[in-house]
Amino acid sequence: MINYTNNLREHNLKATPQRLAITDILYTKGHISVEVLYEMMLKKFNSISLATIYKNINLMIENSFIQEVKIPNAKSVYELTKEEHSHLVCQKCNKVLDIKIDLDSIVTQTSDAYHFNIKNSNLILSGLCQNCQQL
Amino acid sequence: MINYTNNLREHNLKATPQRLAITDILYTKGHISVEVLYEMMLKKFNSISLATIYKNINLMIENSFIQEVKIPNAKSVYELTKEEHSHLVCQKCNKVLDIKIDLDSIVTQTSDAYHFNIKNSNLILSGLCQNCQQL
DNA sequence: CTCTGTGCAAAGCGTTTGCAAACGA
DNA sequence: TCGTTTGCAAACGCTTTGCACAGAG
Repeated sequence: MINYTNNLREHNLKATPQRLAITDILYTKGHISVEVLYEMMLKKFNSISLATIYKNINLMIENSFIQEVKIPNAKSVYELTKEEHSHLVCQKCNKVLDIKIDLDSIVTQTSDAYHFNIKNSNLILSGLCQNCQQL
Repeated sequence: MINYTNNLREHNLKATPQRLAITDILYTKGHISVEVLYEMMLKKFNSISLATIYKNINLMIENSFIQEVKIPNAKSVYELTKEEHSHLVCQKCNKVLDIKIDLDSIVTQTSDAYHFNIKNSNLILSGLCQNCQQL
């Protein structure tokens, strides 16, 4: 397991074993729900509390270390903060992929048309992945 | 108040006074949270229960009469089902606007590139509306 | 050494459920 | 009339809080 101490400290988060493990899981899995994260953490810390998971998730969000991804008709997942990107979600197996889509012209046109100062764009495409289409 | 009996029945929903009022509020407001809907309903039905609100919202969603809109960093709102569209949200006053954006080429390209059968696209642009920029 | 983080138990809050009475068709 | 809906109260599940102890810096 890579040492993520510096990654945490860059976001003003003390490096505790629990946080290092959460970070490692996020790097490895990419996207994860609270429930699955808790199950995975239990394997490493047999008496970890859900309260610890929630406290850390909330603190990590506040410090912009991670972000919540709200998915239509599904539970939220969390991911490490990275450059802006969109998501491709399989409605059957719930796999989530990061995809790079250029929304600049859409953002510019919409800003102009509605006199909005657009700060964030959030695109989620949902459907069936290659594997789930065949079942 | 317009009579929405037929709109409800087209979605296999019996026209009760409570449902007609919910429908009217949705037509009028466009987008509404559970909380605000309850407050508005209380003005018309002084003993309406939150359980009734939830039961109706859930049934209306099941019957595709309305849809949930999950907004990043904010509460969900509900809207009447209409043709696919995107949303523009003000992060300050929480106003939600429907916008028409052509995502066809993005959907096609992404489908091809990732071998996904994309069924839904969900785009939310967030920022400051004209009014809130000036404050 | 000091301040923060952890685990536990309890509390909180939004949502759902069960039931009897009221109502729509 | 019959099946559905309503309102109420209780239950539920997820999330947060308070506290004493442990641990990071």
